[in-house]
Amino acid sequence: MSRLTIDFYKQDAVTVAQKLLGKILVRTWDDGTLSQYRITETEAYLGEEDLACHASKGRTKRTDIMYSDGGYVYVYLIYGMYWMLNVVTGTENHPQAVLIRGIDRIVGSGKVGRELKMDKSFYSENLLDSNRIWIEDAPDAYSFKTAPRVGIDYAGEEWKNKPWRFILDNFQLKESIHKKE
DNA sequence: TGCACGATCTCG
DNA sequence: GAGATCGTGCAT
Repeated sequence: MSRLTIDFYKQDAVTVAQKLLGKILVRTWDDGTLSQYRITETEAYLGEEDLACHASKGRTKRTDIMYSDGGYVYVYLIYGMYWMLNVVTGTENHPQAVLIRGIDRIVGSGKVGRELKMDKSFYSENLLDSNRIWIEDAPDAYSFKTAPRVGIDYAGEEWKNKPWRFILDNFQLKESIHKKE
């Protein structure tokens, strides 16, 4: 297998979010071992006009990496304890990113960051040449579901209803597994 | 300089 | 249903 190239990441976030389903996320560890995970769920955040995208606040120290060409890692700390893993997409000055919400049995963006031991040091990591995290090619997903993005009620009607959450088929949602009430 | 809140999860 | 826990953006 081979790494995804710059051309892949330069596509828009919605396209990349769909095409990342089924791709192989690789993480190496300090002891020399390596883990591979199939990407099962993603969400697209597209540009300054997308009120759910952090870049809607403009270019800041936090969102800076999203303004570069695709192929970089964008991580940020949420609720003071979870590092969220994102892949920067698109071209320079067009801030976009894809949030990795699920990998294999790990369902949930917070749990993905914990599993992969993400932290601040991964901010702006280059997926094209990093030796500790990258993504390898695999056939496009046979089929997937779409849904509204999670946890962005503040984004207003237009944006909060965009079907920009993508879920690989044959992977049950956590919500349906642990259904309560 | 301070404050409210968040692309979440876990436990009860 | 609430707490954990802290960086960020924006008000003061």
